[in-house]
Amino acid sequence: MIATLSALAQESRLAIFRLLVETGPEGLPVGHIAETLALPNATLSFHLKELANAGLVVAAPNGRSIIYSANFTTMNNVVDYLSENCCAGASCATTVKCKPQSAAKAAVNSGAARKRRGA
Amino acid sequence: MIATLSALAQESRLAIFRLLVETGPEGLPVGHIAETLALPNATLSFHLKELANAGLVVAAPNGRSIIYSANFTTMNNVVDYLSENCCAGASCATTVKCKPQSAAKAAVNSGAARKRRGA
DNA sequence: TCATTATTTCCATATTATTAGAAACATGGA
DNA sequence: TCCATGTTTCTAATAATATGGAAATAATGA
Repeated sequence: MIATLSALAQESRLAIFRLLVETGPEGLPVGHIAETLALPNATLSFHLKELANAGLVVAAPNGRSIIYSANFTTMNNVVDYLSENCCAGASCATTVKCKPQSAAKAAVNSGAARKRRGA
Repeated sequence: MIATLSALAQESRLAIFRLLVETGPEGLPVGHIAETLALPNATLSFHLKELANAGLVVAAPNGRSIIYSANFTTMNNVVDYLSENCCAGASCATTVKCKPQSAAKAAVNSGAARKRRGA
């Protein structure tokens, strides 16, 4: 749990992870992430490894590219864990679970969610 | 948000915070935390300052003691933020919010919550 | 095989975090 | 005022993390 929280508690990594969440299950190649976030290759590679070690992202080789995508299961576990610690047992988030389905991308691109994204 | 996640992403601090969540709104004096978690004073003081800077705990002087308690509002914000990032907008935790009421302590000391506490 | 593209590893460096003993500080009571 | 108690600040050592240029590796297509 510490490892997962640590992985998220870093500006570049949180940005990477959020980009992958917005992108959805289809994921993005490393080069695309590097371009979008303006990160040097070596730096991005370092952070992707950290995220992968924490189980927050998954790598899938595809031709000469490597596609990274968010692992929603791990993220669910984090939210569950924090909810239980936050609420002292009366979970904050018991009902609706994260779904890596196609709905994800549409949801993030509309409505109240975007307003809070910079928080 | 990074600051809050960082504060939680450290073994001693997560232990301190969880102890305070279990304790509930009445909080604990520093000495009691030090004894319970077997932390040297200077180390504990350092971590409490980190948690306070992140808004996760609140200090209340009381005689020669200082009582620290968990700030449930900040924790709610963390869970909300992660839920939105996790679920790409379709929040994982929209319905039940964390309550710093007396129910907290009872809840954490019974049932399924404890099983998962070590995770 | 060779050139091209995509990514990682190596490396050195800089920055930040963690730890805890000892001294300092503040409070309340005798 | 003086002492005991509770907590923080000072200080310094150690460890962990972040950064990015350059070289190495891997895969594809000509």
